[in-house]
Amino acid sequence: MSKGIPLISSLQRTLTMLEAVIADGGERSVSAIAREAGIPVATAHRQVATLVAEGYLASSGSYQHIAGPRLLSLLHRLDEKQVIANVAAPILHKLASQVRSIVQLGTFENDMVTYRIKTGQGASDMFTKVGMQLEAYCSGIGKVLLAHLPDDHLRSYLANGPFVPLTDRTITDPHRLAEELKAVKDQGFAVDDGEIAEDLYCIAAPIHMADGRVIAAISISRNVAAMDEAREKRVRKLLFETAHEIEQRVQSA
Amino acid sequence: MSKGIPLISSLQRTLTMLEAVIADGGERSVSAIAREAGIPVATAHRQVATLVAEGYLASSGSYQHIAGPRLLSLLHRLDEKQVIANVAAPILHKLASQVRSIVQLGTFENDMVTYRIKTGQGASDMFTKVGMQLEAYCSGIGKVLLAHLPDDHLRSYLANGPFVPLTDRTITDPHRLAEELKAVKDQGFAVDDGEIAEDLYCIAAPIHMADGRVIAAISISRNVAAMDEAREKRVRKLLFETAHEIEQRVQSA
DNA sequence: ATGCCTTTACTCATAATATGAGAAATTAGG
DNA sequence: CCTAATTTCTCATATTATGAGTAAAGGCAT
Repeated sequence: MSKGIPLISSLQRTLTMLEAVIADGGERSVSAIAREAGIPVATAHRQVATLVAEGYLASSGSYQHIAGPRLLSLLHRLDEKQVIANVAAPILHKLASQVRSIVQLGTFENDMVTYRIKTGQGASDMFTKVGMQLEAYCSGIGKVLLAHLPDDHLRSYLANGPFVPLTDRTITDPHRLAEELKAVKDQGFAVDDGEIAEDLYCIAAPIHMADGRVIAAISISRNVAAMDEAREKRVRKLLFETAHEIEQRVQSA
Repeated sequence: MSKGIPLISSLQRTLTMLEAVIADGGERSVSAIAREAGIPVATAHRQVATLVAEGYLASSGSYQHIAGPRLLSLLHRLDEKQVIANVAAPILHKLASQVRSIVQLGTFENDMVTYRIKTGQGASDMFTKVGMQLEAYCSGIGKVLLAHLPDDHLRSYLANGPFVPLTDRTITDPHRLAEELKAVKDQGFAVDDGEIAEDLYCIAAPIHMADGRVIAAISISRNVAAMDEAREKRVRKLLFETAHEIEQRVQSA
């Protein structure tokens, strides 16, 4: 990122107008929009006409314009988890550069973890990829998500194994796993000390929704060797702060 | 619509790109987007840069782009119910002038009815106001919305009372209310004959979503005195036609 | 660490394309 | 029916986006 790409001013104006129409969920005449956005009427008209033609706006009769079908379908495609990921992305980016580590965000689907964000230096070195689904029992994010599962769901998860060892530290005994998850829930974070890969140390924390559900978690990964106690404490603090920041921004959305 | 306004081609391309990024909730590199949308890379880059600068897109690390905060807040403001209200507004306006009555639209939140539209002559005389939340069991709109609630939700609603009488016609017995709601669901509309206010007669009909849910209802209100059988029949017909019109326009969204 | 390949950033000449002022046509509302 | 407001149209202008090509940066594999 050196100097910056020249931006497209017409597009900026278009977006301003779009927002003006949507603002307070209300309806607006084109001329009113033009006035608000400080744009000549004629121009505003072409912009709106284009947006209408593309289905992003719709005329609701009598000089009024509202959000169009295309915009709505966009809304439906962005499900809750995606929203979290989107909100979290820039924040995690920042965190990654602060801690000079790999930062990830994952969600829980079909008893597996879906990695939705991976950022930070060396992000390509790790075997996980965005969009990848991985077993939950052996990663920090996975353990956090499991720990916050509804009781009956967790029970059936634990009963259904098997828990294949990926390293000799992987927890494969359902009972020990249950204890571990209980601890994770109590202390509010999870540690994966070489359970998924020999030299990988990782701390994970939950993202709490406003209603208490935990459907996403974030983590910071490091080499086992590069992690001492002081560093871990610092990293954990940052992780929590980041989680809170994400929670607040998700809730204010 | 005479000949048509000249559309802005660059904007059309931008929107195509926007959709390409959002498509399948996935992340895409700019060059990939450019390829998909058939746009030169350089141009695509400026477009994306602009969208990122405006917060409509965000980079999620390592050549990936996803929906940005601005887009999310935009979409969030467009919740489903608001959209229905927006679509319905002009249609209800028309209806109100046809029947010379008060026409309202309400949605269901927290076991209460939120009035989102009120239009027609004498609209300011009635005690309901836009944005107001009112008990559901005693109004036409409320009964329609209750009638279409999922079974378990309705059960808990009925169990949780109390149902305070506002007039001597208000239904306060959970069993009678349950029967009434069943009838409402069967016949496809609800009548409030002085249950919320002595002299107020009101007919309400549901707005069906494409997937069968009913999260909004509309109503026509009159003085009890001004309502005879012939008039009611005519009003009911108009109400249904209006509901259908709204449904179609919402679903085309 | 090294090199290869993809992706992104920059430069610049070109003209395509959006622009905006104002007049004409349309529609709403009293 | 008339007035006031909004929308549509025309057209000359140059602003503004464009895109090819090149340079830089970043990922990825060996």
